[in-house]
Amino acid sequence: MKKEINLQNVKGSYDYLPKEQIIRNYIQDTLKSVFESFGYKPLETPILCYYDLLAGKYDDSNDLLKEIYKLTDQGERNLGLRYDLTVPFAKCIAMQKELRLPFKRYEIGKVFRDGPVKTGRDREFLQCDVDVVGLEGAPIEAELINLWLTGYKALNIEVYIKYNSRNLLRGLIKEVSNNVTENSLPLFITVIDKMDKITKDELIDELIKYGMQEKEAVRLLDYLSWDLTKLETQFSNTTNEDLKQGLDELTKLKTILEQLNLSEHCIFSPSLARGQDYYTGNIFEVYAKNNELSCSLGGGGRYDKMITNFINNGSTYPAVGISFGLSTIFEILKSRATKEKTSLTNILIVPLGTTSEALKLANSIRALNKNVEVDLTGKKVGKSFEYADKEGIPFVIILGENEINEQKFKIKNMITKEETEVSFDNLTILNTLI
RNA sequence: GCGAAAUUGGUGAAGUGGUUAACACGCCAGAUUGUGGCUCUGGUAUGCAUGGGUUCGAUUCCCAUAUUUCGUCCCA
Repeated sequence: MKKEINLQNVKGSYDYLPKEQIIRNYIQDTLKSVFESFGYKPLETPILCYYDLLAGKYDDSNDLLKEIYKLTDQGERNLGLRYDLTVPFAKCIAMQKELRLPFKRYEIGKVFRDGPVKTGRDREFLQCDVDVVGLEGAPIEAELINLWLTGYKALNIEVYIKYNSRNLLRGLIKEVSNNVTENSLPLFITVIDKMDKITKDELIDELIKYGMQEKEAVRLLDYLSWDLTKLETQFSNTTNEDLKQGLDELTKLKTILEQLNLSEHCIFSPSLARGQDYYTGNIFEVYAKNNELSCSLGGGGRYDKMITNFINNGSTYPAVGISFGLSTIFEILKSRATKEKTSLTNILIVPLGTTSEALKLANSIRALNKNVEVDLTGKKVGKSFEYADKEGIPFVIILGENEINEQKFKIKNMITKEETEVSFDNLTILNTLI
């Protein structure tokens, strides 16, 4: 009995065919080499985790819990698929008792969320995180911003970075209003995070909804339009601890960015909030220059308490990290590379009754670090050229009896149509051609 | 999750309550069996998301389900 199988991808998951996957691999390879040039080490953590580990950080009411994929194995263990790279990272740090801090790692891997699917939000997707544990202060933050800029530059994407401090936001909110509690602070920050999406009046309405008075809301919005110097002048002698710390950490970051000549790519943006409430200090977001899409390409920030609380062994684990939005990068690169055919294969060998010789020749040429494919279809030569043309393979070798007898063959350049004679005992000449 | 719209071949799509589902691209094959991108010829959906229902008859009407897109909520 044959079962009818419904040929379908799970909602929010996709097949990436070679044409797309070549671009995706290129992005990852490029970023990896940038990360490694900064001394960041690769780390891979399991996708499959104990459910309690994934859920441990949150109370039962948290919406995120609903998005964790739950599984059971044959031993009836309660498992789940990771929904981010940070939790497995924190777990890994906690398990390595001997680990020397600071620890710098990058990880590119799939994560899973059982949530609503929409553009830019899939059930299964790649995350690319770069984090440092064990370093406080602005220098490491500046280094990560530098790494961000270098990474995007390597991909030929022009970006700028917005930065702000969570402490500054907290401080300003407390400054304008006395009825704000530690519990209601995140609510206001969430509202501020919407600043670019909704109108000023709607913003004020929402702030009032959460308990702020109208004039307080107006004053807050005014502060959020100031630049750093003006804020510093205004609050130079403040006793508001959050405000003081926020201004301090921002000034230090700004100074070092200037020293590194990065300030032209970075802009202080007091309304930047970021949705997540685990951030504790400076926060950053990347945007594409001269690009109409307003969504950010990636985000990051300092989260000093997260790993500390997670591990909870008495030590403190200050941490700062950034992430690259691989799907947005992919969209940008895909829209550029429309016409160019990109084949990873350099040479196609077409055997005419010389299969084993062709396969051996392919190996010899591969030893020169070329990508070689042998056409084993047995079709007419014309078809093989058609194939090379459609795939964008730049060179073709026809290998028949004559070539074997004379111990030399012709290699044809598909673009210039030029044919070059190469003898079997002098294959290195190919290096000058390709 | 909630709301709306959509769903015809590999792709873009036209179309109709009733014998052969238009067109285009792609793909496959051929145009004197060792040379491609052009051109020409032929072949490419017993089938119109899936499951029910209405009907003499449905791809075309109705219901349910799935998926997709957009909006909204949420977003560590």
